[in-house]
Amino acid sequence: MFTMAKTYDPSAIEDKIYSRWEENGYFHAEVNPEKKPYTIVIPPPNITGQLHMGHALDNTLQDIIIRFKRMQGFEALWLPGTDHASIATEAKVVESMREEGLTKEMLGRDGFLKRAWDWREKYGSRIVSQLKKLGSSCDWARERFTLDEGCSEAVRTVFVKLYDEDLIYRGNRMVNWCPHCRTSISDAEVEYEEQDGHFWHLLYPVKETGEKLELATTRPETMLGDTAVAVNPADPRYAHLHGCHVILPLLNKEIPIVLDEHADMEKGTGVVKITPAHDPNDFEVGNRHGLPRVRCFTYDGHMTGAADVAAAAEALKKGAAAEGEPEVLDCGKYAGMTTMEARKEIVKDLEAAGLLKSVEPLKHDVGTCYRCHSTIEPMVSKQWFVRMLPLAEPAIKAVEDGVIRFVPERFTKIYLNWMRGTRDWCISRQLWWGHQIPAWYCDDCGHTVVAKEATEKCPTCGGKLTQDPDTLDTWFSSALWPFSTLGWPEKTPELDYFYPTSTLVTGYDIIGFWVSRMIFSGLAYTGQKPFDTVLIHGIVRDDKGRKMSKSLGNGIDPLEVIEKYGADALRMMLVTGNSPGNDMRFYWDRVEASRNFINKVWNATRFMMMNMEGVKAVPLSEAQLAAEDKWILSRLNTVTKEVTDNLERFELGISLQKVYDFVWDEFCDWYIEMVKPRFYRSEDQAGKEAAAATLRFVLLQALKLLHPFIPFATEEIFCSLETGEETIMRSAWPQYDKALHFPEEEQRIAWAKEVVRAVRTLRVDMNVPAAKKVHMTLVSEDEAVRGALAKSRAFLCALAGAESVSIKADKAGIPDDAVSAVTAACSVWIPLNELVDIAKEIERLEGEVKRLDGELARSDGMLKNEKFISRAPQAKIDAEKEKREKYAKMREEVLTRLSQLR
RNA sequence: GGGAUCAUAGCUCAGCUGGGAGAGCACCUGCCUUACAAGCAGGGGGUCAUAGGUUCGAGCCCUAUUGGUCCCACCA
Repeated sequence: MFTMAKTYDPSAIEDKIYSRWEENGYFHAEVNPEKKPYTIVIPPPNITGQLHMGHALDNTLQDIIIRFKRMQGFEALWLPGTDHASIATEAKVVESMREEGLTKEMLGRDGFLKRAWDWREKYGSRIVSQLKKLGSSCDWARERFTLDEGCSEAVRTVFVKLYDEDLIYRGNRMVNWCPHCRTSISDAEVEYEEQDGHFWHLLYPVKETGEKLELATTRPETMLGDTAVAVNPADPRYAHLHGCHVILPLLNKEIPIVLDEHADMEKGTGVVKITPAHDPNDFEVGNRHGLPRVRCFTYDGHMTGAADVAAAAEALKKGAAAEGEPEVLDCGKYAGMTTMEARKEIVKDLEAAGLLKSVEPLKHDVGTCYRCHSTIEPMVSKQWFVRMLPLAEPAIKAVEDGVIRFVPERFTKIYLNWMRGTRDWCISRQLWWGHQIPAWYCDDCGHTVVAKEATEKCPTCGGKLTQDPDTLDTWFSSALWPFSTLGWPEKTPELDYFYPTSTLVTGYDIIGFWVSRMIFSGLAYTGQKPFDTVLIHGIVRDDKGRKMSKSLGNGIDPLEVIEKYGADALRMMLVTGNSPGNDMRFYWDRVEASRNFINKVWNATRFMMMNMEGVKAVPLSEAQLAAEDKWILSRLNTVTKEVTDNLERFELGISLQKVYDFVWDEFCDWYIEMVKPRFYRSEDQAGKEAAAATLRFVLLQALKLLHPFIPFATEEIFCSLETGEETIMRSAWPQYDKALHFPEEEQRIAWAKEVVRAVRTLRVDMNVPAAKKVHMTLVSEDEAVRGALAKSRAFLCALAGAESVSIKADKAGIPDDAVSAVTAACSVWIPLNELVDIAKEIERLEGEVKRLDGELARSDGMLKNEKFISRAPQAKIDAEKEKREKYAKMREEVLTRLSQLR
């Protein structure tokens, strides 16, 4: 007995289907020389993360592509995993410890790491289970983690290799320091935000002449670290001061006036204070002039004091390389203040000394930490760097030469700009959660050993070696992800077969962080590109176009959407109307529309199942196909080709749109309606068999075309159709088939459709009740047209609401007062007296007159009101007059029509 | 300062190599027609930002302008 619910209910089905897929190993890919590989590596979500709309979009796109390729017969691997996310995770763990009153220092490194791993055990799988909810067909048997043994091995291998090739170095250089996270971060991790600030104009007395040099700064607290002021050598205003000195206020310290191009004559007074330890430009100036570096900030955002001076001296004694190490200042009365407190005090003291000329408000961009948004403090600090120039070159060339392709193409330029402008990459982080840097320093002689495994003693002096406490930037390991996950540096069969990967899918926001680093890493370490194509997508915004964010509280939880409408509806919403690289907005309306479509497919299936009962199943090839059967098959054939082409070009939105239109418009609204008379009002068994066979074939093919987009519903339906195959996701992708190309039938049905549309419009125009049957006559001189229409008679009647259709070569015998419509193929005639139930129409029109009389009365009431005329805005008055005219005219027309009918 | 991108129906957006202006939602009218009211049928609504140019032909290509968004760099 046939049973199918009236509406599709995803909640009851999705989890069950997913489990079955997973248990049957349908997601699994193996090295298989019989097939061509197709590989996608997942952008590993952070273990701290919860599934958000960005993930949902990113992973839906990947899943669509990998399911498509799998059905096309590729050995399709979607390799999943997670990222240890050094800063983010460490912050979370520290936070959870604080609730227990614990700090990192109290637990020590090992204790802390144990807690971090515990945390990962507890939460790391959360995001994975959420990805499963979405339907992601990842090969979970191959799931990886950036901190697992294999990835760590890859990291150490790369580090040592780069060090040996002098592409990694350690040195005292200017870095971006986050005082909150207490670590250095890379240039890419700095986000600039416009903030309100001030320009303080300070006066520095010149020692030799006694005059006061005016200069401006946005950060007066850095003045304690000034070791020079600079003027432009070509600046005539200061020519007389060449070789002179200024007395640094508050410290009464003599510092030189240096000549440097960095001082811009056009800006301000043309005089710049130079703080080599706390400003990137000044750092460069300091290098050019051999200026001392004086550090006056601590690493946690306070002013340095005696204790810091002592600590620095202690560190130096230990033998660590001192080259470029800044000298530490005892800031005296300012020591221990936060930099902000010190700013206030210093400004106050300068003012008291008469050395503050003026203060002006200023909007300027301030660098902030991309994780915690604290203001970045540029600091000279000893860190590890990757030398980018030699690595960037091949990475630029690979994209320029089209070896790696961006979709859409415009991101090529974004990438190249980033790559060409990139500076050396600061990779060391003052964190514990991550890959500890494989470098050891001799406690006695300071010798550095870089190696994959620890050694006991200093090879130079035999002293004790201590490993660098720092860890590597999270992105250092992510950069290796496309090959570390396949076993590199081992020469595994997987690496050989699945690498280079095929397509990388990610958002434009991490091109610099991640994509570019994978490209240069892949080229440098494996000698091959990491992937062929980079498919870039935008971000999902809220319905007002704002970014979804925690602080705004405007985020939509994908899991909530899945719960309410199903994963398929969410996925579909995320691809419809979206084109690569563009942002999109989230609308519940669109989720609902998607859900409705899925339900439509469900009900088309119900229709078929109901009508196939008792009808002999015959193969399509043996069925006696009617013109409409061939038409829909031919249309399906074309759509199959188009949809496939669009998918190949990553035009997922267009692709889905085409199947959507085909299924809803052509298959459901036309074909199913055309076929109903055969099932309901005919005893023609062969005709029913042909209709059933066509329905089944078209539906199955359409399900396959839809499967990458809405995997759950299509699987559920597919499995209920008893195809002999156990899953749609491993079935073969539909192919264009020349034998199913029927241009003649496409033309014939196009004629018939046009006739139906013309009659329907006519009926509505003439107010014919839907239930009223008419007699219609079709006139065409063309015998072929008449023949075609005659064959379509049954469904023409059904769809046009006709009792009979006569088909003639000329209009002889058609009453003069018949109404007609003209289509491309023929003219359509319907006797006027049949169109209208006159009594009913008169009744309706009388009602219409009454309504219009009411409107006119209302309008007149306003227009005859003197106060309205004199006080209301003219536009309002005009609008009302216009309305009145319109109603009056409509009333005239209705009255005319009424008199005609009477 | 450099670059990218957008401007198409009331709203949100598609429109793929230049050739008949589209979808969803909203709106109006009529229908509970034996798959589906999460539906069916019909309908209104657009100077494709502006001004030039190329072309037989421009929403699409070129130039300029206006307005919006974003990225990068710099800002003592």
